[in-house]
Order: sequence, then C-alpha cells, then structure tokens
Amino acid sequence: MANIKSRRDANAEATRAALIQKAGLLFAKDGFSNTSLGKIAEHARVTKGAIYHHFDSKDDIFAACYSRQASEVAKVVREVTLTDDPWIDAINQIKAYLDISMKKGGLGVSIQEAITVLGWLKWRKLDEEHTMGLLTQTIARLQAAQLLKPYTSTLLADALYGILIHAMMSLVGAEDKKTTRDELILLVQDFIFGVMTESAKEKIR
Amino acid sequence: MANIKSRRDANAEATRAALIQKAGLLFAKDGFSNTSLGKIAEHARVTKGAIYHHFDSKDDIFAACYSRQASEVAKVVREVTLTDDPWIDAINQIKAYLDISMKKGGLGVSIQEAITVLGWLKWRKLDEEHTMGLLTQTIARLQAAQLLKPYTSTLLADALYGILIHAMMSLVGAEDKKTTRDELILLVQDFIFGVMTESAKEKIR
DNA sequence: TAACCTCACATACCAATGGTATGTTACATT
DNA sequence: AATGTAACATACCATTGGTATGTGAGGTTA
Repeated sequence: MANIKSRRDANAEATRAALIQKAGLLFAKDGFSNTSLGKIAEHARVTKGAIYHHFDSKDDIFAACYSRQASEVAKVVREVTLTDDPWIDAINQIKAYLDISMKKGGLGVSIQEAITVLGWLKWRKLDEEHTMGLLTQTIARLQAAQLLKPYTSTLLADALYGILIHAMMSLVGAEDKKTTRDELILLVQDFIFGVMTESAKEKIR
Repeated sequence: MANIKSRRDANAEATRAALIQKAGLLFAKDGFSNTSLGKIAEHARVTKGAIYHHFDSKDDIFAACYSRQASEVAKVVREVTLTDDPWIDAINQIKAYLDISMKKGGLGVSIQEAITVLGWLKWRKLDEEHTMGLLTQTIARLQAAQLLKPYTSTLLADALYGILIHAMMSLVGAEDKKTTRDELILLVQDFIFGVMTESAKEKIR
C-alpha cells in the first residue's frame, strides 16, 4: 500500500543498507568473530541500538550480508541463460558460477565463513533461495529433457552443488587459478557425464 | 624415553581424556557456542584451569574432540580394505563411510559443527590426516591402476570428498535414510564413472 | 630424609562482547 | 496542536573466553 516512501522510511532504509554494506566489508576483512557489533556500528556511524533495531542478532546481520551477496551471484549466473539447449546452458552457468566465485573469492563474505557462522542448515536454506535454487531449476530442465538418469532431483542437486562448492573452495586456495579453473570445468563436466543417460551422451558427442 | 608413566602423568592423561570425552558429549548435545568451558570443567569435575593447562583455547579442545572422532571413523573405513581390486575397495570404503556417518550422525560431533567451529581450512587440515587422507590414498590406487582419467589427484580427491561430505549431510537430514543411502551410493558410483577411463568402464561392465 | 623443584591443577580476576531495557527525538498522523 | 510511533541513542547487564597467580602433591637431587 504505502509505496510512497516517507522521509523517515527512506532514511531507515539508507541506514540499514549502510549497515549491511559496512558489516559486509568488515566480515570479509576480519572474519565474523573478530568483527564486533560495536565496530560495525562505528563504521556505519550509528550505535548498536540501530543494529538491534534492524536486525535480531549478530548472526542475523551476517545472514543479511551473505544473502545480499548470494543474490548478486545468482543474478549474474541467471543472466547467462540464453540458448534453448539445456546442456549448453548448464555448462555455461557452471562456468559463470566458478568465474564469479573466483573473482569475488577474496572480496566479499566467503562461503566458508557463511557455513562457519550460520551453520550448515541455515546456510543451505539461504542458498536454496539463490544459487542452489538456480541449480535445481537447471537440473530440472536437464531431467525434463531426459538427459539425466532418474535420480531424485533434490539428491542430484545436492550432490552437484557439493561438487561446485568444493570445487570453488579449491579454486580459491589454488595458486594457478586459471589452469585450475579450466581443469575443474572439465572435471565437473565428466562427473555430470556419469549421471547422464546413454542417449544423451551420444547426442553430445 | 620416559615410557614408564609416573603417577602424576597417568593422572594428567586421565583428566585430559575425561575432558575430551565430556566435552565431546556436551558439544554434540548442545552445540559449540552453547557449551561453555565452565560446563565442561564441571562435568569433568575439574576447573577451567585444568582445561587451559591441557588446551590452548576452546577451539583447541573442540578440535581434539573432532580429531578423536575422525580418527575412529577413519579406522573403521580403513579396516574395510581387503581385496586386490582397487575399484571394489573404493566402493566398499565409500559404503563404509556413509554407513558409519549415518550411524554416528546423531551421536558425536557433527561435521557441520566442525566446519562451523574450526572454519574450512583448519577442518580440512584435520580431515586430511584422517578420512580425506584415506580417500587420497584410494584415489592414488585407482590412478595407479589407470582406472581414472589423468586429473590432478588433489583436485580429484577434493571433488570426490566434496561429493561424499555433501552426500553425508543430505543423508543426515533425510527421512528415509536407508533408501537415500542406497541411492547415494549409486549416484556416487555414477559420478566416479564419469571420470573413469574408457577401458576401465568396459572392464567393470 | 630433607630440601628443592616441577607440573597439574585451583582460584581470582579481567576485558570484551552480545544482548536488553529504557530513554529521546524527529517525523508522521489525526 | 496534540498524540502516536518508529528510528534510533544511552546505559547497563550477564556471560564467557582468556589470563595471571597461587598451591600442594608428586618427583628429583643431595
């Protein structure tokens, strides 16, 4: 209803955004436990009161930071989809995911930290709304085109996401990122080949 | 040298062991952050001083708990190896790993918590000495037998471990564990098929 | 065995920090 | 103009990880 933002609402949104941004920078730079709410408030030129007005807890503001970043990643990956060949799209999405993760590797809140702070379950739930949700869709497309063996789709998505996450983490730690990235793409492709139907394999060859 | 334990040393070892055991139970039951050092000390009938005499920090005693558990898992998985067919051994190890993880899922310190508390890097380093180290060996065997495509072995181990970890986590959360477990084994097998050499595939069929 | 030393803890204490309870004031509503 | 409410600020608290120091039993040396 009230789509017209009042002055106060606009200000509130601004502080909230500033809080998320500054917190994101600090979390990325110093890690979660080494970033106190006091520091965050200070950098955003407010007090802890402001934080606890906008967020429920320290975990909550961290989740907001990660969520924001994840949605940005998902957005970039989503924009890749172009062709009407689900297989090509899938590979391109994977490439895009690895690339942006590689770029944002140092910058931004790391996935490690996210899992570390939020715990597996919360983290997963968050990711399901972004990157992993995308992956699930992509897999559904592949399955609809009968390119994949009839595994339970959530299980498949889980496993594939596991590969991607893990791949990404190796990538962040690797010294020759470019080579590693290329090898990883091939590796992931081969893994997926393993769960493809025979007819699909021949079609691609 | 001093292999003959003095009275004092024996006592010290006993308290250290008790500390690890009680801490493990509490960590598993209440989680890391909800378990204070005071509680641990109380349960082990000592004081915080004892804890800080034996361990450097809260993280450190947690690491000790996890390490102990991981070595037990690794021990069970290691005992599986029997035949001289590396492929069969690999599959059996994977089965054993999933099974024990399934059993110990509720009990013991969960992997989620371990990653959560120690952070990705420390956790990985710890696991490299146990479960992951085993996996690396198994992969090396498969590669030596030229069953796998010539990927960088560490990369391969990383990715495979990623699948296993992720699979295990789905397994912990699944409602029909037995069915999920069976499907997961097939899934993992298929994934590995993807990175096998053509000749190896035919040999198995 | 007596003096001495070391180590395995216990006791006392502190600083930091997440979280809460309570103001306060600008702004919106009536 | 009076009143209400949301967006913060201020003050305060409890917990807790960590440290500095004390102490006494057990081991070592003379």
